[in-house]
Amino acid sequence: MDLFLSTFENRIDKKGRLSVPAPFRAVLERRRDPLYLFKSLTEPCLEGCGPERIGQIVDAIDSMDSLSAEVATLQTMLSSAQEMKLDGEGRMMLSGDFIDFAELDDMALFAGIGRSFQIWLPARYRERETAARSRAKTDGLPSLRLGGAHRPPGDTDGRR
Amino acid sequence: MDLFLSTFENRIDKKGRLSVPAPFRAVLERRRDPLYLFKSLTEPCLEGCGPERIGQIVDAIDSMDSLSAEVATLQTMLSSAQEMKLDGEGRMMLSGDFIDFAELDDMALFAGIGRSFQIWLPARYRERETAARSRAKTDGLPSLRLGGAHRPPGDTDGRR
DNA sequence: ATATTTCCCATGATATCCCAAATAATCCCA
DNA sequence: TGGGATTATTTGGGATATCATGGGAAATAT
Repeated sequence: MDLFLSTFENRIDKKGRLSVPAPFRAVLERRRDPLYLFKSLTEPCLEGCGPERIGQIVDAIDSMDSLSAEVATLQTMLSSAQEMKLDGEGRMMLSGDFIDFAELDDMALFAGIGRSFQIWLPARYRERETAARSRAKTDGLPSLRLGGAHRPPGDTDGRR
Repeated sequence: MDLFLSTFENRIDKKGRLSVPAPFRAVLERRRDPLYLFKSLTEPCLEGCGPERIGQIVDAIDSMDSLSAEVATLQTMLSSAQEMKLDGEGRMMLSGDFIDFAELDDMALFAGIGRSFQIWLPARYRERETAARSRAKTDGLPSLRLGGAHRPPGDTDGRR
């Protein structure tokens, strides 16, 4: 199972090009998948994924009441989605729309989250990360029901 | 069942390389597992584990409400996670981010905790250890319930 | 024609590979 | 049981490859 993990910070050059981190490219290339980007529904960032994820969204829409508000929401994801073509060095060109939406300037932070990744303004991502970490400290870790005897890593026991 | 046990202290050379203790490597190799490291959510240390734990987090995210704070927390874990590639001698390269987070300088202490292990600044780890031990003396032991038929040898008393 | 995008090659930084030295653990025989 | 020899492990450094980035030229579109 190859996943998008870790974070990378790359420069957006003055031509508007941005290198996709080599490890992310490797995941896509191994599957011979093109890369899709779309605007996040919930946060000021871009989402990146392969075609199977897009397919899941399409399928979800098909199985829902086509008049519902949720469908309309999911459809905006699809309508903002773009298949990105990479140059020989693995760079993509971000549209002005994408740059504006994520409020990017000259640096972009890629954050891998498993089956997909996000692209953030670095400063904004770090804010969010510190927030999540302090929340984890006070509220404790999410209780993942990890199968069997397994426990979430880092769960050194909340009782004290 | 082979586990990560015991502690080891290794040097971080000036290139940022760090040998994974041979016994830990043996555990992973026996399972043909790659090694993943990520920043602990609750403590200033790094966590090391195999892919099954990463997979559990990914699956948990997919099954949760993507707007919840818990998902954000789990995403933070994945975004800090890295698959570590080891060189021929069993060393990994620690990113600057990892080194900063755990406040490591030239030595790293590996502490095996069963299914995973942690990497600490040695001085800080020892602090924690003595603190934990003295807490055990004053507050008493946490209730250990060892699963199934197993019982700790000599555990015949009625401490509760 | 002018702006934008795509292709191609160059460069510096950094990670990876490969071999060798130093250190620590283990073995084996007296 | 001791202690030297042998092997495993960690550490170091140079050579090589990979990657992000920059810029010019060719191609495409406006």
